Amino acid sequence: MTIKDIARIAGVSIATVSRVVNDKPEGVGPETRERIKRVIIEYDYRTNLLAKSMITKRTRSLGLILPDVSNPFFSNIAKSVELAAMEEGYQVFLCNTDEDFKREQNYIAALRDKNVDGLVFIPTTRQKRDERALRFMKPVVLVDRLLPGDFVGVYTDNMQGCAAAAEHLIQLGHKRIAYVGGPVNDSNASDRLKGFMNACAKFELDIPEQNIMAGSYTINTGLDYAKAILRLGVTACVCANDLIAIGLISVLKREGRHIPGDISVTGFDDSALSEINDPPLTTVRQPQAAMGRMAIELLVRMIAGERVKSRTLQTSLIIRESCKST
Amino acid sequence: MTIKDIARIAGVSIATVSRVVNDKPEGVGPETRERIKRVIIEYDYRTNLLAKSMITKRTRSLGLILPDVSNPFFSNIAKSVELAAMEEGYQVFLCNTDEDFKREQNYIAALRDKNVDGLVFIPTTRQKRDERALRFMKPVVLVDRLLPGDFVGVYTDNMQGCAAAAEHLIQLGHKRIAYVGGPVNDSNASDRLKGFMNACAKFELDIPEQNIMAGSYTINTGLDYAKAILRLGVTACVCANDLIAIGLISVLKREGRHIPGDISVTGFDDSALSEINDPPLTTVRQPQAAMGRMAIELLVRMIAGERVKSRTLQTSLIIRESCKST
DNA sequence: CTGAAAGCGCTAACAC
DNA sequence: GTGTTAGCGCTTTCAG
Repeated sequence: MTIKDIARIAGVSIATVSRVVNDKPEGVGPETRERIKRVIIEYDYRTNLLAKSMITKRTRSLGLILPDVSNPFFSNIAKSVELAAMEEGYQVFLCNTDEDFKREQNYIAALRDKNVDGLVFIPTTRQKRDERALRFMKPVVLVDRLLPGDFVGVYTDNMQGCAAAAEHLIQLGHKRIAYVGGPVNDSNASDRLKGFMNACAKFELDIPEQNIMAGSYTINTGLDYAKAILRLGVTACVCANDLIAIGLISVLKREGRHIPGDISVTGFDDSALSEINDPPLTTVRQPQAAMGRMAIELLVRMIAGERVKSRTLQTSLIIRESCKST
Repeated sequence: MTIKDIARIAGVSIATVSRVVNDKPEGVGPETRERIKRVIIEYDYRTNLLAKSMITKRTRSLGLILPDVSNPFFSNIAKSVELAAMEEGYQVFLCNTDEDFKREQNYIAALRDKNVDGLVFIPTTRQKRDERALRFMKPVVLVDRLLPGDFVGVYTDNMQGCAAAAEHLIQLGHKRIAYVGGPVNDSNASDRLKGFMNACAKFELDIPEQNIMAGSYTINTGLDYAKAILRLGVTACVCANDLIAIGLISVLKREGRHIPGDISVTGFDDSALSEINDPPLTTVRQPQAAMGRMAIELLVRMIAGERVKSRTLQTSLIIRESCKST
């Protein structure tokens, strides 16, 4: 069933069929319109989007590039991106980079070839990047992670978030606090560390250098640094995300420590895990659903030709049961 | 840059350019081929996939419909589906149904309109279904959940898996065992229940009816039934998935019970959560990555016109620390 | 070995 | 209000 068939059956020209298919208000008499509509329904005609896109230069497809959908933080974003996109009439291509720059570049090229109308992009963290591949890309909205250059993005206030966690601990009376952070070359990691240090400085707390650790945003990082935390003899630890906190806590418990009795721990993200954890994790909430929705909102407006500015969403401290006063 | 431009610049016809772009071995002299290749690279020509697809009737796009990417079980599948698809040269459209039949039907239509070459489909669980929407769909591979009719799918042996969990508990000496299951109209849920009952029957264990509970595959179900489990006074509980087990355990612990000291609990899935849990969860592992990979393997073969048969993958009992002998 | 030309299904001027 | 027509960029016969 093509537009031609419908035209023939309805006894009109393809132009007229096109007009009613695309709901153009003028150019078709109400009677003809009804007749064509009936034929379309009867023969279950669906317009060929490939042909249409070829002319309109728009596909109503978007790309979503992220490190790993099986990471709960990103999967929450993915879910809301997809939902918001659907509500705007877009379908989204999912691309997992696995933090591999090469794969990321391949995806950018592949999405360009697919003629996507825009891209929601959570780049891999990497020292030396090269944004040339994005040059020919349609509108791009970054999420969560910065990129050098003037990109539009949706970020959260990492510094303030981590500062809030640290202040919470300090106000609970903690003086010896450790920090387990993310990758050294990740802007979010350094913002969070900065937030932590700022809060400590504000309360004139001196944090020895060896209390600051850098790893990756994984459970393993938490596992790995647990022994070091124990050796340090701190009473509290700020973690750069929930995964790290959860890994850390699990080893601490196994070593006979009580959380928060012996050591208080904070996370970051407020992923599904933090509520389930034992004890439920006090953490800094990033509004993941809002981030995804906002990314699509900005992207859709960019596609429409509007100029938009980046957004920084606020974090909020979620107090559960992993911290207590000294 | 179109094929026309390249042809003009290289001083050949578009047919010849097409031949080298598509690596057709014959029909172009080695010299001409080289010259054209150079022009293609110099001008960074990329063929327009829309135009190409229009003729070839293939888009190298696939659909992936699932209930919820933010559920770790599905996100693991999504990740491996996407990876395997990429390796085969396909991009995949992500669609979350949220267990909503209406949305699912809309997605099927949308994907058809997008001319996807195939679909990986995890249907919503629902009493009355209507598979008409799939009639015009290209090859479909079901994953995890059955559908009436002769569909190709990748499943796991739910019955055997749950039986293994029950047997494990029985061999540990448990006699009073409860079961918290999934939705009543879900075939996996009923298979798991069947496996549980079979194992009990095999060891001539009589399970009173009130020990069998049905809910959904969520943490809340675990939370909700915890009190009932306590009232029952059982020494062990088999849960239809990890989420249920985790919810259950969290309430049990809060009520002062020791796991596995007072009550042993098993899960199902072996999602990332089960390892993190306190105590680490003894669970039935579903090979999620293998399921995704297999789905794409079957789908790609179907697209190539091959006839393929459904697969049932084996589960395996992962013994951790949530069960102990009476 | 290479080119001309038809046509995929549709939109968008432009006629009438 | 409706039809004709020229493409969109490409693959694919079919000639030469």
